[in-house]
Amino acid sequence: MRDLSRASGMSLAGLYYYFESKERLLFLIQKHTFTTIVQRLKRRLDGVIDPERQIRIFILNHLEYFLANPQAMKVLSHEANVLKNGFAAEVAAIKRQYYRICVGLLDELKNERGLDFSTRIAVLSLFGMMNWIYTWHNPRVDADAEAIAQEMGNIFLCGVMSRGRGRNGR
Amino acid sequence: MRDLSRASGMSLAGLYYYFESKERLLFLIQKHTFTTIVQRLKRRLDGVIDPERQIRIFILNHLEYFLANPQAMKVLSHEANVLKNGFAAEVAAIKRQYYRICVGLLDELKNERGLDFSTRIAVLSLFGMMNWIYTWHNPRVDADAEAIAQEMGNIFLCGVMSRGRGRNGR
DNA sequence: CTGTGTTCCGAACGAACGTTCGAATTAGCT
DNA sequence: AGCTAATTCGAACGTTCGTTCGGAACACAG
Repeated sequence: MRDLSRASGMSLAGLYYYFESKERLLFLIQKHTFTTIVQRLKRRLDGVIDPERQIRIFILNHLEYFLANPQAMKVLSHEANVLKNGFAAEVAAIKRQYYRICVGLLDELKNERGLDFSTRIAVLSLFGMMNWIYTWHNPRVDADAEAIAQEMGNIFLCGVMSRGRGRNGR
Repeated sequence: MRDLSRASGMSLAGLYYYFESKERLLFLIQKHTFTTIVQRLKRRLDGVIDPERQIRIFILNHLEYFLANPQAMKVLSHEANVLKNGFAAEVAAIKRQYYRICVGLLDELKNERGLDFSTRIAVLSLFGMMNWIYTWHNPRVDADAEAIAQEMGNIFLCGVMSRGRGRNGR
């Protein structure tokens, strides 16, 4: 809170005039962030029908937000499960919604192309690939969100689409 | 430190008889963990020549350790970059060695099969998939390390091996 | 037993933390 | 101008944290 006070130019006590507690402030930040990501995703998915394209949009949307707000995402990843009771439940609901969207897209892809893999593990692997980026991305060395989304999309989608029903690569 | 004191049954002051500071204790834990993982990996890779099999061993080795020590890996992931100066450098060196091994395996695979993708992004994506597991794995719901390594290995390897030089899935 | 070195701990220190309170300042209205 | 409500802050509160210190308790040599 003292850091926020210094960075915002408002006194420590002043912060408490606007936010009743540190926990509620973190809650508001988390809620705003995840709501924004889901909103943008829905807008971008609107009208797209090909599941593969939809998943590529999902990845791009996710990475663009992460790389546009790196410090924020670092905090959110770091402070993911410290909220208690009501706060935790409300944020978990939004995250769950986001997770379900991704599961839906992958299930569509599975049905459309007769693929065979664990949706749960595929989705959580994808989240891992994307979320881990906050630990390594260096804007002076690494490509931008679009290029990385392309590359990760290639690895993930080709990986998942090689898993047809019946004999497969191992 | 008070939590560790309670959990270990030794007094708070007693802990400081064995560990000069909290930071050095964390350093020892990190060093021990990463050294162990690298050691086991090297032993398991010994004699294996097929790059694909080597990468599958890499994944299995990583996930087995993560799922066998979930709380420890949670702490290590969470507290990854809090060490200062000398401590940070020594741990970073071990991590770098581990990272380089993975890069080496992927480059072998690339050469052997004439593939075309960014090794850096592939490796970091793989680490993301594997490391993120500490946020979601539930032993009462999810499969064991071997099954998950199989599944992640399928996604990652098929994904990476579909990226031959020339035309490709997008 | 005495002496010596190792192992352990109760009690405290100073710093940092989240939070509160009363008062000072400002803004808007009549 | 004067009054009210909204805004801001310095200074402190109680707690928790990492760490230290002096001395117990113990082990074992002579």
